[in-house]
Amino acid sequence: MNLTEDKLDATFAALADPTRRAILRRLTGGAASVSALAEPFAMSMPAVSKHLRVLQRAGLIVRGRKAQWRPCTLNAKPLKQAAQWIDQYRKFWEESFDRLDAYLKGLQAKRKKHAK
Amino acid sequence: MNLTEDKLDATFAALADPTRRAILRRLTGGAASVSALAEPFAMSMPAVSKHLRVLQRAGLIVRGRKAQWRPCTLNAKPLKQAAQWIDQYRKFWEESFDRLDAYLKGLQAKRKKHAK
DNA sequence: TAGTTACGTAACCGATTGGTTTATTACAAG
DNA sequence: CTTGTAATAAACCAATCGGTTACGTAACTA
Repeated sequence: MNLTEDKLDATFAALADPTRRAILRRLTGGAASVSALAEPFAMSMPAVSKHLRVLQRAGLIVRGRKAQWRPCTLNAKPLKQAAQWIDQYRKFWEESFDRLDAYLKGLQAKRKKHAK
Repeated sequence: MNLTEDKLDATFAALADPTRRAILRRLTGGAASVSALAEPFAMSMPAVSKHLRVLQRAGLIVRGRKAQWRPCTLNAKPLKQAAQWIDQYRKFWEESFDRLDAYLKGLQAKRKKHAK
C-alpha cells in the first residue's frame, strides 16, 4: 500500500469540485459552521454536509463541536504534498523546457518549409 | 462562465487518478505511444485510451500522429495554474500560521487546565 | 491482396458522485 | 416538557467513472 499516493488521490479529488474549493477559500478567513458555509450556495445543507465529509476524509478540514454547531477549520497540510507533487513538473512549464514547446516549434519549422 | 475554474476542475480531476499521474510521470521522459504507455499497467488498452482522453481534455497531453502510432506529449502548462491555486494556501501550511495549529494549541491549553 | 499492428469507438457493467427530500439526533431556550 | 435550530442519516435518483469485451479502421508489411 502506498499511503502518499492514496492521500494524493483524495486531495486532488477533493479539489476537483468548485464548491469544495470555494469552501476552503472561505475557511481561510477562519472557522465556520456548516450553515454559514452553506449560505452562499444554491444547494441544500445535506449537499454541503457531503462536501464537507469529502474535505474531511482528505484531511483538508477538521470538525469541532460547539453545542449544536460543528465548526469547520481549515487544515492546509495535505496541500503541501499536492504542491510538492506538482512541483516535479515546474521545469516543464517554465522557460523553453516544455516538451510541447519543442513539438510545436517542430511543427512550425515544418510549416515554414512547406510555405517556401 | 469562468474558464479558469472549469480548467481547475478538469486539471484536479485528471490528477486524482494514480494511473493518470503515472502516465504523466512517464511522459516527462519524452513522448510515447499508447501501447508503450499501457505496458506497465494491468489493464486493457481501451482503458488507457480513456485515461488519455481525460488527460487530453484537461490539456495535460497533446496527441500527435506518426503512421499508426499516436504519440502522446506532455503539456505541463495547466499544472502551472493548479500550482498557483494551491500556492494561495502556502502560508496556512507553513510556520505556525496554520489555523489547525491554533485550534489544537487551544485544545491543549484547555486539557492542561483540566489536568490541574 | 491478405494479414498484422496500433489505436479508437460502442455498448455494457458495477461503483461512485453530487444532488434531492424526508426523517432523526443533539442541544438550547422558553 | 415542548419547541426551534443545527446538523447528520437514510433513501433515492440521474450522471459520471473506471473498467471490460467486441468490433471498426487506418496504416504498414509480406
